[in-house]
Amino acid sequence: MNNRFVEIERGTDEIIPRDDLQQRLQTAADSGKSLRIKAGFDPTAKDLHLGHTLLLNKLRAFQKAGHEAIFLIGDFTGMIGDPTGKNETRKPLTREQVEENARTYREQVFKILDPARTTIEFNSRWLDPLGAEGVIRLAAQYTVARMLERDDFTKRYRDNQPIAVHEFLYPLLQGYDSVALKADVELGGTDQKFNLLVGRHLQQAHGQKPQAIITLPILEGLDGVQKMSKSLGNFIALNDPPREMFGKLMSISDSLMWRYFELLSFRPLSEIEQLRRDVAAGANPRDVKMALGVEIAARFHGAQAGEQARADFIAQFSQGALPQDIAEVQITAPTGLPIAQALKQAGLVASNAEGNRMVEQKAVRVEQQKVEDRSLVLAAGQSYLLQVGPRRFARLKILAG
RNA sequence: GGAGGGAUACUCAAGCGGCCAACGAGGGCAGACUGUAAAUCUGCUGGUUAACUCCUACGAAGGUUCGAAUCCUUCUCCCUCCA
Repeated sequence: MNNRFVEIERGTDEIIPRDDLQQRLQTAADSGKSLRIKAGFDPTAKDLHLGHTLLLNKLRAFQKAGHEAIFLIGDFTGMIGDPTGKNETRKPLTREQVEENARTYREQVFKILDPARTTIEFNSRWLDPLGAEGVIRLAAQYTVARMLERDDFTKRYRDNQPIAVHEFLYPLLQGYDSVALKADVELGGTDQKFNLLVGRHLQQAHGQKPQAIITLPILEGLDGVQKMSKSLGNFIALNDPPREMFGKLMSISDSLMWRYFELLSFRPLSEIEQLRRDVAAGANPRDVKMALGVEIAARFHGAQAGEQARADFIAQFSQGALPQDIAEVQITAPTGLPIAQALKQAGLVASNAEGNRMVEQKAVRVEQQKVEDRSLVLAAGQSYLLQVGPRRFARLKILAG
């Protein structure tokens, strides 16, 4: 039991109230009844990424202890747009977008969760029937002053940023989810703390025992500064191919690497400490980073793919080999193509102007030879290996007719 | 409802009749150096054209002018104060 709590506590930011959770786990173990662990996800993007896995891994830890995970897709609240952590109102999603995204979530969560102990829920199931009357009743259970206590509301109010009234509804509806699900525990990022607490309040107001809440750190994206998110483009998706996962991990900074070890790795903490000592003693951080890359790539694609990703990476970037998966593009151009247009046709640059810029910056290679002259014309009837910068490759076949 | 302030490229932010495809910073991309790290230095960061050129862009629509991001009118949105 104690061990189990240690496992649940690892990597968490806060557990509120801690005693209560321990108590519940104990009671559950004694009685053989499982707890209902809720974590909500906004279907704002198509793909789940490593940032989501902190929550998923924690759900998994509860499952291992015999509890029931509720993977809640906020299809209703997604249409409101959660303002948490944003400095501006988020655009609401259409129902079609929400459904599309929810579908891909469903496909991806079981890379981590145990299907036998998972319930997937959509909050439109109880929020749709709630109706205006129900919403008003709900809104009566919370005050404006307390609502304004939420960090981002406080801040935006102070900075004269707009706060739309409907944004107040978000925490209420999310809290109501806990009521509808009779959640025992809710997990969320640290930026969700306020919303999670509202859930406790509302459960109490509805005569339920308030859920325990667990907040988990927010994973920084590849830039090491901002929260990992699809819209910022600083993410590693669960769907990314192993080579891409590995490459992205190799591009993070050394300091971020330790953060990732801490939050993403399943290695024992003692082992991570040892790696730190090794690096402090002169080991190349790059090699440690590779170990992380292998671990993560292997987690989602299998051990072999993880090792292969490392081998490919070394071949390509340490030994200058070409990548294996160069895209091939065919185009018909009887008179041949100026280099900039060729790059554009091959999908390596967004416009001819950018292609020319790349040539000027000596970033372009044809058949591995650096292009010095933007007036270069690629003749028809041949196939060319094109490269822009260190990682953009394509093979372009120019047909004469 | 009244009074005032504001809206500029991915973001912040200058510009206030021509020298503006628009200073500067951040971000991004590329080059050098490296370990696809950090730091540093350099360049680029609307589109079209082989090029000259042309086109689109300063919240929206009109107008004044040889000429507007800059002036005028109307509209939309945001903020502040008063009610």
